[in-house]
Amino acid sequence: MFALIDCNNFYAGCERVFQPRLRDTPIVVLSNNDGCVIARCNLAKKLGIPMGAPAFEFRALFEQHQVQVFSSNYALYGDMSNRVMSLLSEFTPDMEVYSIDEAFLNLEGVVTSGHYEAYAEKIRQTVTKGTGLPISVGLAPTKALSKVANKIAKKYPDHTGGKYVLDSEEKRIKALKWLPVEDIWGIGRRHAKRLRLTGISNALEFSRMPEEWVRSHMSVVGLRLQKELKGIPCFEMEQPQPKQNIAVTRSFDKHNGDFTYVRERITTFAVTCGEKLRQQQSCCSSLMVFIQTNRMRTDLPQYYNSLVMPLPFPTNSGIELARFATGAMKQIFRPGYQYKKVGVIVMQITPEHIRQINLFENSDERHQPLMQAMDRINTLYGVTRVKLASQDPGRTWKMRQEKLSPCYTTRIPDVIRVKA
DNA sequence: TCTGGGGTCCTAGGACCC
DNA sequence: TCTGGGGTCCTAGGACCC
Repeated sequence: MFALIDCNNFYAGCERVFQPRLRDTPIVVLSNNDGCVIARCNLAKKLGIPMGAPAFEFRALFEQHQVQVFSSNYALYGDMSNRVMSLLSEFTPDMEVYSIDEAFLNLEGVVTSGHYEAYAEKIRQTVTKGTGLPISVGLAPTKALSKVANKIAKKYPDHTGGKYVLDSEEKRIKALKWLPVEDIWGIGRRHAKRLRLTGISNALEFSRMPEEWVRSHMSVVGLRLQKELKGIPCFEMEQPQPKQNIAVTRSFDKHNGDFTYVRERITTFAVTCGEKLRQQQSCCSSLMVFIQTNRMRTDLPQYYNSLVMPLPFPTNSGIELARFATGAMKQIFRPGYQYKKVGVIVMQITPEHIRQINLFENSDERHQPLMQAMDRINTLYGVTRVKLASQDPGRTWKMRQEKLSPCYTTRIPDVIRVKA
C-alpha cells in the first residue's frame, strides 16, 4: 500500500497559518516579479481566478472581492515543507519527497489491512497539529492510484475527512470512472485531447484501452501508467538523485537593453549554478546561456538566442563558470534589443571527486578552498555576503515583490510575538 | 507598466563505427 | 537489375510533472 500526502493549496496555506484571520478571505500567491497567480486557496478558485492568471489583468477582480495577494516567499514555503516532511518521515522508513508539498509513503510492512483508515487519520492529524497546514491523504496499492485516492480526499473533505483508502476492486472502478481523463497523473494536455478524440473520457476507459494503442501513441510511459491504474505496480519508490541539469533563470522587472546589465545577470546566475553544483558535490562539463526579449510585447523587435558552451574541464567554481558564461553571452548578445529574460543552465554533470583531467588546461585548484570559504560565509549569514566584483556591485538588481510576507520561521526579527 | 521557474523521461533520426 | 547486418552515441523535439 502506498500513501500520497499532499498539502492543500500549499503556498496559500503557508500564508494563512501565520495570518489565521484570513481563514475566510480569498488568497492568491504570485510568481516572481509578482507576475502570475501560482497558488490559490479554495475561495480564490471559486472566484474563477485561473492558475497562471496575469496579476495585472485580475487587479480589479482582486479589489472587488478583497482578495489578499502575496508575493511568493520561498524561504517560508521551503521551511514549512521541511517541517511537513520531517513529521511524515516518522510514519514509514520508506518515504519519497515528490515535490515541495507532496510525499509518497510506502506502507508495506508498516500497517496491516484494516488499519489503513486509522493510520491515514493519524498522519493527517499529526501534520495539521504540528504545522497548522491542512493536508489530504490518499492510500492505494499503486502510486498512480494513491494519486487518485488523494484527489478524492481533497475534493470531498466533508465526506472523507481529508483521507481516502482505495483498497477494493469496487472502489477502484468507481474512482476511475469518476476521474476525467485530463486529471490523470501523467496525462497532460496533448494526450488528454487525443484520448478525448478517440472517445475516452475517464480513467476507467483509459485503463481498458488496448495495450498496443497505448504503447504506440504514448510509449512505455503510458503503458506503465495504464498498468498502475489497473492496480499493477510499475512505479517504485525513488530516492533523491543528483540533478542532471541545473538552471538559474529569471525575468527582469523591466526589460533592459544594456550589455553591462545583462552581463551582470549572467554572471550572478552562473555563480548560483556553481553554488548548486557544490551543494550536490558535482561539477559540470558544459553550460548553456540564453537571452530573450519580451515575447508578450509583439510590438517590439523579438530576439532569442542560446549557446551551448562545452567546457575544457569539469568545474564547479563560480569564477570559472562566470567566465565561460559571459563568454557565451558575448557571442549571442545583440545590441538594439530590449531583453526580458536570461538564464544559465549547466549540463553534463558529474560527481565532484571523479574529474577527468585535461592535458592542457585545468580548473584552477585554488578555487576549491576559496569557494568553500565563500559557501561557509554565505551560509552562516543566510544571505550573499561575499560575491564576485562583477556581480551587481551597485545592488541595482531587484525583483518586484510588493506583497512579501515576513519569514516567520527563518528570520528571528520576523518571528511572531505572542502576548502573555 | 505589468505575463514564473525548475525539472524528468522517451523516441526518432542522423552520424558514425566495424 | 542487383548494394548487409549490427551496433553506439548524440540531439532535437515532444510529452509530462510540481
